[in-house]
Amino acid sequence: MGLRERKKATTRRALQRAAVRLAVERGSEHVTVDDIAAAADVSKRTFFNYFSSKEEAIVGDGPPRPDDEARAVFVAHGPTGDLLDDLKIFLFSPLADSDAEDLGQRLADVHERKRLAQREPHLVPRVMAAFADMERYVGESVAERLGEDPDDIRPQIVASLGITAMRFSMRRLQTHAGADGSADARDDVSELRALFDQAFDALRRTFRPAA
Amino acid sequence: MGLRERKKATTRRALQRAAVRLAVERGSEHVTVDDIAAAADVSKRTFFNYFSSKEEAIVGDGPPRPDDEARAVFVAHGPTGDLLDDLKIFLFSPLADSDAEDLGQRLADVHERKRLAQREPHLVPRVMAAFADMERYVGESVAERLGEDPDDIRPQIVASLGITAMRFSMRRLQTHAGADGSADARDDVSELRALFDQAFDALRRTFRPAA
DNA sequence: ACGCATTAATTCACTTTGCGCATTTTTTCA
DNA sequence: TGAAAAAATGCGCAAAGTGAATTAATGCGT
Repeated sequence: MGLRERKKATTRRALQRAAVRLAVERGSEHVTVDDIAAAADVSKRTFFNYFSSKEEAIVGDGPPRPDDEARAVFVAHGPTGDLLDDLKIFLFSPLADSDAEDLGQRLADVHERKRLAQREPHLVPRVMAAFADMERYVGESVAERLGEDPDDIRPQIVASLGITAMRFSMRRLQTHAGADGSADARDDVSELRALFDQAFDALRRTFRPAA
Repeated sequence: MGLRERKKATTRRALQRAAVRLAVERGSEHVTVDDIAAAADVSKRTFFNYFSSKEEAIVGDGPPRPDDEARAVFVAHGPTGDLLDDLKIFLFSPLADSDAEDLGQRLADVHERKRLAQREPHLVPRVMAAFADMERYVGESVAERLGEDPDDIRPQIVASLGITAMRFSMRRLQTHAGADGSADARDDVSELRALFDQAFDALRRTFRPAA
């Protein structure tokens, strides 16, 4: 990754973290874009080059998407051939791939945002919207795998079950990370993994694969 | 209902319809709150007494919620005792109850908004957020019925299946109503009913009720 | 029918958002 | 090293959204 892209990513993260930090400190109503930009040492205008709204910076990107490769594997009935198993692997792949440090950061962020959303319920719809978008993406992938139309009901059912498992896991996750993060990131990811397994076990018990 | 409340409802509807109409005509980016307020013959400030943002007026209220009575019946394992059957009745109750004229209006609105959302995809997350809120409500109701915690996975699974059925039905619904609405409102509601039945049939085939 | 209390609507002034545009700075690559 | 490409900035402005004071409309008791 070139210097350019790294700097962009840095700026973006700086803005995002400043946004979240200030929102946690003062409540998001009492944070202006100017404040955020100042805290990240960029101009207000630059802020809007990265985010189209204040809330977007505070709420963040939503669940990480599987990349094209993972999607291709899933669509091709891989890696195991079982729908639920493959779905689980598909959904978890962005976490399985990324390195521990990065992951620690992200889980810490998730945790901070969770507290924020609890304190400011008007943020919740935004978060949900991000999951909904993910659900659409998963639904399309499932449809392709099954050779059905994305508007058919079965892909939608499967996708919504998968997303439900995901939401469940993330909601249950109690991050014990300090602000620094990476220390027990591995613990967190394995805890998340366990919750994920548990959720999919429940799915398997209530789901009857074929008609 | 007193004159006061009726007038409030009228104003609210006027604002909402003006918002949707103008957004359809010009695209929502090219509609200002001043325009909407002017079209509804109220001041801008009054608009913000009814809606906290422009998008809220355009997107609308989301799926109608079952009332407390329907919820009580559902929680008490009524009316049939079968989870899926009762869920279907529970979710459909707001439509089954309301009178034909009102219903016609609302379905016409749904249709107009659907076209709007197709043309302006950035509105979709908002709509989805409304469904997500509904899903939470349903999840709590299911949890109460089953005597489980709302944070447990089973209620969430059931709720997400129900909402998926709902979304599926509404997405598929092809409203053939003219702008006036109420003419074939009954057709529409029965078509929606049929789609709903179809979706729940699919749920029943993929859902295994108990562990 | 009258006046009084409530609640809704309006006006005004103000802060903040969000973005188009021209300019400057930084990064890339030949 | 020196353009070319891309990012950051400063400026200006239309629109969003809000608090506070004022005016109008409605409900209610007598």
